[in-house]
Amino acid sequence: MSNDRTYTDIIERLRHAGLRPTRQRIALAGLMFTGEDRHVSAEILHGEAVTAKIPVSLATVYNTLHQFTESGLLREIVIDGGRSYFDTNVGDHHHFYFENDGRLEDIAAEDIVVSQLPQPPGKARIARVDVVVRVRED
Amino acid sequence: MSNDRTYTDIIERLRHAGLRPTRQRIALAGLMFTGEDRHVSAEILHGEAVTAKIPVSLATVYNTLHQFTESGLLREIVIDGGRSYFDTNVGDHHHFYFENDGRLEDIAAEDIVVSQLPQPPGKARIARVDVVVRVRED
DNA sequence: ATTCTCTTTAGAACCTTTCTAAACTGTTGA
DNA sequence: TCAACAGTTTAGAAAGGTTCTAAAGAGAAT
Repeated sequence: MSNDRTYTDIIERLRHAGLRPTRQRIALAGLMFTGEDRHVSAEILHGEAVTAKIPVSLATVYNTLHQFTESGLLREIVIDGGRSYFDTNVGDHHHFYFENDGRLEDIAAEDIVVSQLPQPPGKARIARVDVVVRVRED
Repeated sequence: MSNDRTYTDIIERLRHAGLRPTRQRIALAGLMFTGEDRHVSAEILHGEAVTAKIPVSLATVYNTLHQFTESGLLREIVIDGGRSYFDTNVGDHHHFYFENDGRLEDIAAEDIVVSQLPQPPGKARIARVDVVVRVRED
């Protein structure tokens, strides 16, 4: 069945990232990598795990999110307030930020053209260019 | 003397923003609006006030930073971690973010050209476009 | 001066994130 | 298959930044 497929895929993906496929990592990956790109916070993911009857501690959720980020499986986004979001889309893209409700939405890389960039000061190298389009729905 | 000038200017500026020119607001404005554009955190500003022998509570520093932001005297920036920065440059511009030390540096609006933007979803209106150029100095 | 409203303040509370040390579990090799 | 080791998870405490509270203080207007 198709569940075997995803399950095996996830394990393979974790192994490939140099992470032991533990019960918790597999479950959390299963919740996040659903096909649709998502923006999850630690609290949201932990809540989903609890709802799905997967007992995982909040500390493990944080550990996992950071390890996934270091391995390139996730990308951390901090836009506002004291909350971090983790984006399952690690490709080149940007974001709409809805100031009303704090929601994020992806913008495909090709939908924004940054046609000129300044020289980084000193011997600094550009690691990434993040564009956040802040919108309001008043 | 020139101090009278700046002092009067600051009071005028606060009045114009609809804020009572209290001892604390005047002092904090004096520390921030020095001519050079700055990126200050609440903690840094509080530290500078203490050093300058201006007794201000941390709560007042937070209140003031937020009131100034609402009045358009400052602009809040959240890039990383749990710390907010407040930019005395409220004009149209962008930022370099030095991942090594967390420092911010302004990029003039005309040094970055965003020549194409997507349509905001629904009836949302674009409030601002923030570009953060993340650089590393390894 | 008096009064009124806005402002400041210390300290507690809050919230997200990190730390700690002990228990647990994949993995490897015999 | 099983022992042994290193990596992982966990509860709870701690940390770090920000906000709240309620009481005292200070501009502004009369």
